[in-house]
Amino acid sequence: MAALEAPRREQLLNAADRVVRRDGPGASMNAIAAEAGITKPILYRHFGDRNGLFQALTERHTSGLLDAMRAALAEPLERRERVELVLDTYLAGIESRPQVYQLLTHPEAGDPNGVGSALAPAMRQIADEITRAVTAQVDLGPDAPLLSETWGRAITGMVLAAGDWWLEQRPCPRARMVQALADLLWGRLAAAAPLPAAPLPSAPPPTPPTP
Amino acid sequence: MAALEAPRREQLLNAADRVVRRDGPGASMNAIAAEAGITKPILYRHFGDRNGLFQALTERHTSGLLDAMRAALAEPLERRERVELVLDTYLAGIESRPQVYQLLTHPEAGDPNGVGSALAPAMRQIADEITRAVTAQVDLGPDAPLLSETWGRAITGMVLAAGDWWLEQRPCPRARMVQALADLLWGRLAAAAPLPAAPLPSAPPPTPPTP
DNA sequence: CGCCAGGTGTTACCGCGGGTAACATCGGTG
DNA sequence: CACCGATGTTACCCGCGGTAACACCTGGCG
Repeated sequence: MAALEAPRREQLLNAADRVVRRDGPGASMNAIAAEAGITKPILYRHFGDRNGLFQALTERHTSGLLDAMRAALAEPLERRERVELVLDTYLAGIESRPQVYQLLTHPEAGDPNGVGSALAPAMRQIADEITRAVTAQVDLGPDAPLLSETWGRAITGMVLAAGDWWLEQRPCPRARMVQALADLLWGRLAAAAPLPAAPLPSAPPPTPPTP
Repeated sequence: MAALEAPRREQLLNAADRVVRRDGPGASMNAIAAEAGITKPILYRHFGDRNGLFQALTERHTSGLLDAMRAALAEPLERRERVELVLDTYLAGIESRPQVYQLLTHPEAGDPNGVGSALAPAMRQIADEITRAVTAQVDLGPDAPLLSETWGRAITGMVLAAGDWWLEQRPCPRARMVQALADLLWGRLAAAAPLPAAPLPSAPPPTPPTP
């Protein structure tokens, strides 16, 4: 099966990499072929279809982030510190090469499947890693399997959305973001004091009519 | 602007709605036109382009979900109960019409945007609503603005990813899912007892081969 | 030498989807 | 009547993913 050091393949992947860095995940096969100085059929000979190319391109970058996440999850620290390390590892990753991690987190693709297709493959792998770590490290009683799997997905989605927003807006330094997210996971929302109820309507117009 | 009761427009939106319910967010303009018993140019006259149509279609369904979320966020309950109500409201929404809410949560489309474009518009509105509710109801000290905005995004992404997974796999009844997510937000991950460290490698091969 | 095999490359095409131009039709109003 | 606006059509353009068919150049092997 494949992967038996094909230098040409690497060249083509490099070209694809350049184009994706420039045009984002929506880069066209024509553009990639042109960047490589060739024409489409060669790309299709090497990668089968567009999905195959982007999969190869993705796998190239996934391992780095994934290994870092695994290492952080296995670090022998107090739990809170470990969680902060994991969060910081992810944010540092997307911060270092935004365009590349855009490809990992939002492949866009849009293949025809009945339903679902929620998390990108790379994100699914991260979710699995979190699930595994939670299962191995935390005593959650009889519901452990369901809880850890749910939490793996939930935490991944949480840090994904928060990370996207942070990258776009840069509302604070990274360390602060890590604290904010760790605080959320540590139940600070539950523990904080209530504010006196203000009888203000939260939204000016309720909603235009629905016929 | 707009919305000045254009009955024809409503008819077309109804047809589009039917097609999206059947084919999901990838529905083609041709299919929608056919369902409406007409041809493409009419659609384009009414909605400008595909994006315009789907935006109109989205706004139609957004209000329902958003109103429900607002109502849940404003319910006079103990905080934990309110959070559970909000989670349940969202999950009930996506459960009732998966294809429709697929449209709200994953518009996919693939329009040319420079960078970013993390959360779909409907999700962004939900995030704003959560932010507003947290700001109004919880005392978070001097960092309140940053925390509540971060948490709004984070919680939205969390429930989005978890909801997608739940819809796909149906691993448990809805009430259980609500409990699992509320437990996470309530710091159960932080509070649970540790397990004895098992020196097992968490992943068998660092990176599996490419089939 | 001739010949085949395989990797590299090309041009030209198909089907489909978004989007548009140009023309046809009908109902009402001055 | 002429005019106008909404409704509708056919026929087309373009770009994209994907493919067929053909051309070339190397090398090994009889």
